[in-house]
Amino acid sequence: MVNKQFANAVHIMTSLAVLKNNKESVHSLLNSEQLAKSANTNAVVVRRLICSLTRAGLIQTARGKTGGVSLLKEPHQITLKDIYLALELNDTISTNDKPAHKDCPVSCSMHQIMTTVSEGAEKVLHKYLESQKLSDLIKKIK
Amino acid sequence: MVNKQFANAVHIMTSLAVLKNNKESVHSLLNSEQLAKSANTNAVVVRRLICSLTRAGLIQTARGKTGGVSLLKEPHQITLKDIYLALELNDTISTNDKPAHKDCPVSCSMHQIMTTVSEGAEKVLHKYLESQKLSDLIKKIK
DNA sequence: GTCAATCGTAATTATTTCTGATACAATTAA
DNA sequence: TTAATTGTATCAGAAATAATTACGATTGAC
Repeated sequence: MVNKQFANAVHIMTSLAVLKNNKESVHSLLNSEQLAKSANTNAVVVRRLICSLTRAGLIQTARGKTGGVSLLKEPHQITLKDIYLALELNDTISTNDKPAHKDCPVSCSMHQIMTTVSEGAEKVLHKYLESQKLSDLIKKIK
Repeated sequence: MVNKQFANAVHIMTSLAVLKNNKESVHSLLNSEQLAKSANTNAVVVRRLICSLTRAGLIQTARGKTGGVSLLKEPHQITLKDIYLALELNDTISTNDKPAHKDCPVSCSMHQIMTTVSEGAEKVLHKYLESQKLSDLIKKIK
């Protein structure tokens, strides 16, 4: 995977989970600027990810002054699969979508073969990500 | 994964496997032009993949006139993991390699956390690909 | 009611990665 | 000697991603 979307999304969710678990914290929200600083990226990049995570029902946002983001569930109720699916990324193994040569049996069967392989890979990846809870990740902080 | 390298490499290997299994075939070699036609791509793209597959010991090439490519092993001895590793692609889940903010615990721990996640994902992906033999794939042709 | 800070989103540019294409030296069978 | 092939280099083009700027809509604080 070339893109860093998943890494940044996990970073955001981890930050929110740490905040939620910290009983001493006065503020229960983080804004996109703070999250961007932590992940060393741009606030708009963060907000785009926030939109996806909101649509997936993992977080909620408050607009206006004193606005920001917070988790909707407890960290032990959220897995990396939830985050991964929220981003609606392309499959990790892609098929070749070019037209096949009709006089070549391999060419004609290849798309179906690779689709099956891709789906199988996606399935085991999801299963693995589902085993990784956000509550486990934040135990590794500091 | 955005790129089509893996799909094209599987296509090449499948073509070679079919040829090897076809006892009636006069020629035991395919050249980059024929493979490119079948995969609907460029001959140089094919040759680049061929180089990787050769380095990995999966195929052998013959240069000069009447040159071409052939499998070095039997189709049941080759798995998709062999092909995947031959290409030396980036991990499917990438870490964020930007410098961390030293005053942010999440930022400081994130790279290690994502590295662990990435390695775990790679492990299950390899295991899955290892279960897919080239001999199984060619049964689905035509 | 006004102001300031925030999200949500569009638009644009820059960066990176991959693909396609041309070219050519080295190789090798005919 | 010739013709066809691999192995590479190089460059242009395409596609995806990231970064940036901008601005309307929203909303708490004053």
